[in-house]
Amino acid sequence: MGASKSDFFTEEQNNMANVFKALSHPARIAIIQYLLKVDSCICGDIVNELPLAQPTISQHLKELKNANIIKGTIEGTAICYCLNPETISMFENYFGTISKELKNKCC
Amino acid sequence: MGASKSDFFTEEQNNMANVFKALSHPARIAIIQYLLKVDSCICGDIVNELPLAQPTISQHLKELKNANIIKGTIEGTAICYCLNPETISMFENYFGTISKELKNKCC
DNA sequence: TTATTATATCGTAATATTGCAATATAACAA
DNA sequence: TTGTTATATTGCAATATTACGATATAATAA
Repeated sequence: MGASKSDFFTEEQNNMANVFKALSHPARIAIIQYLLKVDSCICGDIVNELPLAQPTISQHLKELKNANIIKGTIEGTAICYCLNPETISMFENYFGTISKELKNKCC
Repeated sequence: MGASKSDFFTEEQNNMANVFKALSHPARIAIIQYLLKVDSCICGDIVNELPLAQPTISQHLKELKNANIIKGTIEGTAICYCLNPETISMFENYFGTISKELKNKCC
């Protein structure tokens, strides 16, 4: 058989895996870096910035949005995307908590 | 065509995407949680803990090890695995840095 | 030596992801 | 209305991941 036995794992484990999956592609990391670089929010400038076609960028943005890593605000014809500070904080907390629990527990 | 145009992205972008890819499966999240739960280090107990066959667990451990998320120490016949605090700290820093840069930049 | 225990690798089927051309949708302008 | 601009969706080919049986490897014990 193959791929994914997510029924056997907890909802939390599946959720965390899905959020990390949204970060597991260089194009999506590049989109995050670009959203950080430009002070204000962006829409289809990303298409001009990255070496990928418009439908591909749109798909990557959708995955980042589904994972709550970015937010999209409608501005006339365009959609203004930006990073979601809450999700970034969630990640920081996740690893901060693990870090604290980890003291003196490594072999 | 399909899948992955990693040549067009920076080494850093590809590296970060690869490390997150190692976290993008519920079994690997479960392994991390288990390594956190048991105070001392573990080896093939993970096979008894998770609903996956031994070769599958071995493969997941390999991916976590390649991403430097866990370390393996040979102990006789067994191999003792544990989380790598340095990589966990790296993650904490990564999101901490983004968090700081993010102030007042969201739409 | 052979047997046992623990883990890794190979091969392959099932499934998921990626990228894009073509097309659709939505908001606005003329 | 038609045209333009911006973004999303569909369909599909190329590729990557996942899971596991079978098998290999490595360390130790008898």
